[in-house]
Amino acid sequence: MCGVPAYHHGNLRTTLLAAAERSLRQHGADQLSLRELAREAGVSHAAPRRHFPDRQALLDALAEAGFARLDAELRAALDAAGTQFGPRLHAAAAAYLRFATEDAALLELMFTGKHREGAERLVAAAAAPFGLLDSLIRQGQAQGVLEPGDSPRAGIVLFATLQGIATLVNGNLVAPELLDGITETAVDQFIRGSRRR
Amino acid sequence: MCGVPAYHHGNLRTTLLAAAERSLRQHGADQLSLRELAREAGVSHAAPRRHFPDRQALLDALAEAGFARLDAELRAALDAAGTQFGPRLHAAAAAYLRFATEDAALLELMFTGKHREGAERLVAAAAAPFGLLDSLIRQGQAQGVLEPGDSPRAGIVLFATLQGIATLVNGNLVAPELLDGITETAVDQFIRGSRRR
DNA sequence: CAACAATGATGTCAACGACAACATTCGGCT
DNA sequence: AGCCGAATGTTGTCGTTGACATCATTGTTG
Repeated sequence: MCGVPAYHHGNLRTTLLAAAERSLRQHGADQLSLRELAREAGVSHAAPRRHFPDRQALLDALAEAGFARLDAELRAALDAAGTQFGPRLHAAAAAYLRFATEDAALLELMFTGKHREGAERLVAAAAAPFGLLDSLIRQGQAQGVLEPGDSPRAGIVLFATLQGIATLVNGNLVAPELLDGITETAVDQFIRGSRRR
Repeated sequence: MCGVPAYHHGNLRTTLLAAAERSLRQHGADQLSLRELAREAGVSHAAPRRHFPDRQALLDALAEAGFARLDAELRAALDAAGTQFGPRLHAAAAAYLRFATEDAALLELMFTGKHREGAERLVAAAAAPFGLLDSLIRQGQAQGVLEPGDSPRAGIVLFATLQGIATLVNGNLVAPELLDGITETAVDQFIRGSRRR
């Protein structure tokens, strides 16, 4: 544990990802520079290459980690929201929008679809949060709050709404103070529009 | 009209914008290179600088032109949709999503909010299409189809939904074949959820 | 302990955005 | 008509970046 030279960094990949996540949040994806990250980590400009063959690979890894974190945050929100469908849906929506507005650039990376890597890992990572939403909708149908039937389409519309709200707030087209109110309106409208008749 | 040297290009700014719009559509904003555009236009690498002080200025100009085009397309769709609120709303939504999915990168430029230029010109350009949506909603209220009252909030939610659908389709998270159906579902759900009770 | 894989360092290259200095053309004014 | 300044285009340069090739060090495994 001498803090001096250490040719091998130990866990450079993790360090780079953490620094990249921070830089992403502060300055956006465009400004993210592999060389800058290397400087911050105290390694040479080519060292990151061992862990991320090119810039896109780093961005893909960030997106993948983002999906994992999103999934965790959604699960935590749902766990804390009890068992009734309504409160659970509101909690999930609020948690999603908190994530989406606090990590706007990361969200863009996750959904802009400029990915590569055969989409394999990323699709798998994205499946987790999507499954969460889907099972939530099924629960609403099972509890008789939602019209049974076209679950996928309605669920997609709801998710699109949340995603769009995030885009609007992140783009300063909607004042952040309005975020919570609009989110509630959106969820209520969704429930009303899909309510069992 | 000799087609040879011509030190002055004549309307380089327009030429650059057109080339940029095409390149944007084909390769995305990240790949857009001022020098490449200059080569295509047959001018030196520094010539674009006279018209766009830096890269961001070009992107802002593209976004501004995008808002103008979006406004025109929405107006055209509305003009062709008759006078009833329902069909008009469906037509506007379809037109918006056609624009948003055919010019995904442009849409991102328009709404991502990385702008500069004091937002002055851009906000003005964006006001046109937004005003269109707002007056459409008012018409729905006037015709008794929508609950009067919180027009802004409901309108924002609807717009967010359309925006989100575009993001999902553009990110390959939703198959393009589903676009029309989902759009209809979204509009119908909005009308149902905001219907006068 | 000897290969070998994993990981990091150094050097190089082409492309790009930004900038400065200079050249040419256009337009208005006398 | 002719001059002069503004508008527009060119050439040259600089620093940064991503990508790549080559070499150095360390950790591991048979």
